[in-house]
Amino acid sequence: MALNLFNTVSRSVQTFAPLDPNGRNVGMYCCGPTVYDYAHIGNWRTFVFADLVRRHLEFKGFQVNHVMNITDVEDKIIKRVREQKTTLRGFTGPYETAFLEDLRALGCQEPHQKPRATEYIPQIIALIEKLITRGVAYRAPDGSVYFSIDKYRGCGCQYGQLLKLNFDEMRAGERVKSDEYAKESIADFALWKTRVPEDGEVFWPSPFGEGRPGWHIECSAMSTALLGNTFDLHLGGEDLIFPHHEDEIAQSEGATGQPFVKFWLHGAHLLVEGKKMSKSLGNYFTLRDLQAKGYTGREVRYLLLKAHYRETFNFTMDGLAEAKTALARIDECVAKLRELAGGTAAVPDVELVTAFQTALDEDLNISAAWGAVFEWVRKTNRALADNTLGVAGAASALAGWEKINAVLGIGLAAEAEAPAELQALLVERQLARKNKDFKRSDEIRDQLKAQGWVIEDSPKGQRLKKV
RNA sequence: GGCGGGGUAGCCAAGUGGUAAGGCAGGGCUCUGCAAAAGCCUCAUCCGUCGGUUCGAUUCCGACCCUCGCCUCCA
Repeated sequence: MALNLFNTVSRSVQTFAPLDPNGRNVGMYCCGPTVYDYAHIGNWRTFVFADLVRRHLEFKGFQVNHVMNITDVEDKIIKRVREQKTTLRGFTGPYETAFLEDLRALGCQEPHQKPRATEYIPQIIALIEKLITRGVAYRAPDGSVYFSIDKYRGCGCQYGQLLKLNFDEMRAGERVKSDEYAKESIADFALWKTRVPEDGEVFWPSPFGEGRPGWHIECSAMSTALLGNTFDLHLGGEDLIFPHHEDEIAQSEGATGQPFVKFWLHGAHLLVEGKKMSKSLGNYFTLRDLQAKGYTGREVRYLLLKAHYRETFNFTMDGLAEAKTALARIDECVAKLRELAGGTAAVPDVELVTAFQTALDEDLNISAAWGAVFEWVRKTNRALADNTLGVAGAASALAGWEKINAVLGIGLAAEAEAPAELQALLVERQLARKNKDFKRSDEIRDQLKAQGWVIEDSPKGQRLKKV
């Protein structure tokens, strides 16, 4: 079945086909974190989205080479390095580690390659030299190197592939910093920023003097170095469309003369409690904040994966609580299947897998995919209750679930094992009930509840469940 | 001002030129000593408003209202 994806370049849904003539290898680049702080829930939506794209490509049999850059040199980072009187690596290292921990907690597969901007300075310099040679970049009086939109357009290249740009109609000046005086034109952007005293020890020598890379150049340098001049997929948050991705295209195509990226995928932003996230509103959450409130990475992942990636999604604490309940419904069903199937191997039941795949093939229609999952849960529960499934049926259903879970990546909730003393209380309650000592039995029930455990009575016996 | 999204049940959210998936909440039931947990069933005569096209529109077209985002910090 064909995979259709919305390509920002064409503004339409197109059938995805990789550049690889064998139709197997896929190069995928996702703009990664700038490691100056913990990533927030909005950042995570984009990374979870990228993970879904990758997993679904793999599910469809593609061999994906997933590259995610780590931007570890940039204005904010330099400012904090100076303020905290530390070194660049000393500052970025811990945030990078935290980022990777969070990524794992959210069930994201680690990208195959995670290049750091600071480790690609030679490639960045080479790219800038190429742009100067080709006449689309220039050194300004202050020593910095800028990309010239006019020259680029002059050689027949198109600036504004991802969005309609009309520089005359833009509200120039509103957000343009007045200190960017050295550029020839307002739209030009920095490739190399000349060293200034505030940069401290953060600088590299180059043919254009000491300095550091501009904001967009590192992505062009790293993506083409690892995936080639032209590659299949480039993803990121929608805010990166302009100027970041537009500039990446200009730099890359300006240097290589070849098309840069075949498919551009952009994830929409998140609202938190109905508002744009901001620290002053108190709706600015990191994964760690949510974990401190008792939620797990998989619950957050589920919520981030609930809605279609191109729609603005309102992330709320109520929604997170709902996510927990909904996920428990799946877990309950899967746990019952496991119990019935034992270790029996089976061919995956195709019904769920087909419905799921059909949904995701249509520009990652995850809502329809979840619809298929929950219909399957209901159907399975019915069969489980009727005793019509059997061991082979359960094994087959389970195999189907595992297949699609490789794409959803929500795994299974960690089964909490109750401490021995609570287990002992459970046995005591069992005895009390047998003797019709309901007072004692209810006492024990309350006692366990106070400790966060709920007793699940069923015809098969009793079981402790963590609240 | 330019460009681009979106308005579907109490909340969240798919979708289609032929009469509305799914989740949460609510209601009913099963189970139970009573509960809880779990499961099953149920829950939109209707898809922002007004027109138009059509045998038929929530879905296509037009106008309008509301809302959100981007326009060089930003996932």
